[in-house]
Amino acid sequence: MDDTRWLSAAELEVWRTFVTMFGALGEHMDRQLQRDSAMPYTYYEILVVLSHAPDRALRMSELAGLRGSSRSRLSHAVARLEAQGWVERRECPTDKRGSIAVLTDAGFAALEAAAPGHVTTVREAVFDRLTPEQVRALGAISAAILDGIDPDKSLPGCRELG
Amino acid sequence: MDDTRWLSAAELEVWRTFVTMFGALGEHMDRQLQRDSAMPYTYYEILVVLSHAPDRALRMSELAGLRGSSRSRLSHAVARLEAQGWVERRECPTDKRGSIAVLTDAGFAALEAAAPGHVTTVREAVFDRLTPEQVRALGAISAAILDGIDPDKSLPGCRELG
DNA sequence: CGCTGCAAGTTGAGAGCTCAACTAGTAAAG
DNA sequence: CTTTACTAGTTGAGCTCTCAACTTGCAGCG
Repeated sequence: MDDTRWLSAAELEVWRTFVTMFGALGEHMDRQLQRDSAMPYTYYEILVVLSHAPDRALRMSELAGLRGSSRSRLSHAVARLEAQGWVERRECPTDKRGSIAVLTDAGFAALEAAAPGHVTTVREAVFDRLTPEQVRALGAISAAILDGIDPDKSLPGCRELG
Repeated sequence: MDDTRWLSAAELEVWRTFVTMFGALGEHMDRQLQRDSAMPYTYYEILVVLSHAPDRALRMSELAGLRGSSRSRLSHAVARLEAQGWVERRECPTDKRGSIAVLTDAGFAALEAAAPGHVTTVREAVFDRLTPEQVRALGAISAAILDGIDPDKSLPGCRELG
C-alpha cells in the first residue's frame, strides 16, 4: 500500500520554502495592484493580453487559452471588467455563439496607469534579488514544471511525448 | 515621471513563464487535494502544521504565523475544519482571549489519508522534473524572494538588514 | 481601582473562483 | 431537412479569501 516516494529532508525544506514564497509573492503582487490600481492581478493580466492583441480584441476562448484560465472564470471576470468600463463585449460576426472582448480606451488608460507600479514591484520582489544566473535557472525550472503539468501550455521548445 | 525600470525581453519571458507555472501548479495541487481528499490545499497545510505541534495543538496566532496566514483567514478556515470534525477549539488557560486549535483523531486520519496522494503529486509535478542542481537552485531562489517580501518569514540564515 | 492603549480572535459583507448545469449555435451524418 | 454531437459562452450556488469593524481581555499608568 505504501509505496509512496516520500520527500527527503532536503527536498522537504526546499518545498516548504518554495510554498511559502509562492503564497507570499502572490499575496504581495495582488495587494499592490489592488491597493494602487483597484484591480486584482488576474484582471491586470487580462488587460495586458488584450492590449497586445490586434485591435485590442480577442475571442473569449482565445483569451482564456492565452491566460490559462477557465471559460467560466474569464466570463465572470470580463463581466466585472465590462461593468467598470474597461472592456466591451461584441458579437462575433462569423460565429453567433462567440463573443469578442475589446479593451476600451478607459481600460487601456487604466492599464497604463497600473503598469509602472506593477513592474516596479516585480523588479524589486524578484529580479533585483536574483543573480542573472538565478534568473535563467528560474526560467528553466518554471518551464520544466509547467511542461509536466500541462504540455499544451508550455512555451516553445518542448520536445517530449512521454 | 517615467523612471520605471521596465523588464528586458529576456526578463519578461522568464516572468511570463514563471507566472504561468505559478498559476498552473497552484491549480494542479489544489485540484488534486480537492478531488481526492475533499479539502483545499490551505486546509491541508493547516492540518500538517498542527500534526507536527506538541499535543497537536497550537494557538491561533501561532498557527497563523507559521502558515503565513491572516488571523481572519485562519479563523474562517478553522471554523470550517471544526464543522468537519477535524479540528477542535479549546480555551487558552493562560489568556482568556486566546483560542487553541487542536487536531482531532479524525483530522489526523484525514491527513494520513491525504498525504500519499499529495506527496506523489508534488514529486511528479516538481522534483521528478528537476535535476538535483535545479532543486538546490529553487530553494535558494525561493529564499531570496521570500526574504525580500517579508524578512520575518524567511528561514534561518538571513543575515541582511538593509 | 479606573483609565487608555493594545493584542487575540471573530464576524459579516463583498469579491473572485470552481463546479455543474444550462442556452444557443455549429457541424456532421443520415 | 432532421437528428445528434459538439463547441462557445453564460449563469448560479457554494466556497474561500480580504478588508474593515467589532468584542473581549490583557497591561501599564495614574
